[in-house]
Amino acid sequence: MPAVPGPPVTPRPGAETAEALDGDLGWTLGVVFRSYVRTVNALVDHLPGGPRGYQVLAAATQGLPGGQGALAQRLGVDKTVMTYLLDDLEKAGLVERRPDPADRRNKRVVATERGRAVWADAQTGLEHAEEHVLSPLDPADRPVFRELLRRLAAGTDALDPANGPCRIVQELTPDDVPDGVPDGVPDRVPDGGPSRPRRSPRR
Amino acid sequence: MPAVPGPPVTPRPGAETAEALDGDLGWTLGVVFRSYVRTVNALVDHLPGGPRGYQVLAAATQGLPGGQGALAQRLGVDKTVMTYLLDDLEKAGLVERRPDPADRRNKRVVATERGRAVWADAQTGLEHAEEHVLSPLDPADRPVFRELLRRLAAGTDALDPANGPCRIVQELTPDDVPDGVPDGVPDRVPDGGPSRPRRSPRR
DNA sequence: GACAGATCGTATGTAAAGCAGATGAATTGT
DNA sequence: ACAATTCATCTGCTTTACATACGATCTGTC
Repeated sequence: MPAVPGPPVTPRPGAETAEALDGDLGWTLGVVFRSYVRTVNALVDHLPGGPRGYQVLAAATQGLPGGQGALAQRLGVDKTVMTYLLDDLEKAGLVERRPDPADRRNKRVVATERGRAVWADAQTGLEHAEEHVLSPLDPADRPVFRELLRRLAAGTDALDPANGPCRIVQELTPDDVPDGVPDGVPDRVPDGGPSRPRRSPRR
Repeated sequence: MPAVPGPPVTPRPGAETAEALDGDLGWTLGVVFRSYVRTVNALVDHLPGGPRGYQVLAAATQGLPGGQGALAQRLGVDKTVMTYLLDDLEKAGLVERRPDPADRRNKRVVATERGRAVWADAQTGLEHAEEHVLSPLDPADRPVFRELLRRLAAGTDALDPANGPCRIVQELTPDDVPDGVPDGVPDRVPDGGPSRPRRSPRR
């Protein structure tokens, strides 16, 4: 599981111990990201599936086309995961599985009235969460940061997935190491978000 | 891992994906962070334990005081995890467990000669990785981004752990939530040091 | 000195989460 | 009508981590 990249060995910045880890970028990036993730998790923890439940709910509310398989692919979760994710959401009365009249193999995922309301509340909370994360920054700097981050994300998106890590790995990896490097780059990062207990004993 | 915060779904059916992601802080943050994580993972994937193995190796190289229990707490991993983490590192000949003469319960973790060499290589790679992540940015903007991120991380650290999420959750969480809802806040690592993404135990 | 209690590292059992493959229902093509 | 494909689901297995219990060791008190 992709864990956190680089917590510094020295939790206290004041210590003179060599900050031998990743200078600052990895650590600070991790701190900010985890802070945001924690906040988001807390905000959507009340709905089944946690953050991913929220994503599914959002998709259902907006009435995206396609069945739950397409939804799973879009969200980057396994189709089997989507199954019990929807089980829980349906059990909670937030979404419904409706067979697609056009193709009865497909099951369209639609949000219930209550599901839409719950989503709207969560959505509001998440908007506040963004500002909450940026709050330590001077108000004038926040748009600057947002813009830089946006540019970074855009550039990264184009740079990374194809050959970025592979090349840098080939370039830098020592070859006196045990086994080879499985340079599998997942099109989507498997996410370790909270999810529901598996498999209800049916039948 | 930490769940993906920002939904990849387009907020409006009319809008296209690119636009949707623009203003989404959580999404862009996630993209950049995951990009970095992927790169780091690829760089340290060859050594046992992956990123955490690297962290342990770094700690061992620097000769931190304390036994492996203290090390585990500092790194935010469970002590039982640290056991087989060290097993693998020791099996690979990168570290050694030496009983502390002062307290023979303790086992000090020291890096072997080869462990130090491997760590140095990985360290070099990680430094390059940072620049690699920042590469989409104009060279002049990179220090700016670093500084903003640093300030953000510092402020977040002070803002978050105590009452940040709690307050915002209490403030924003709707109480018309589905079922009996323990809107618990994911607990932090008691240490106060940089925390790792802890999974809140799902009822 | 000897005992009780605490602490360190380890071993074991278990639970969660995900993935690959098989299954059943339904569609499409020939 | 038949085969091949697709969709959602179910089953089995693997990985990972936590909680607990255990032996070995240190520290305090008498």
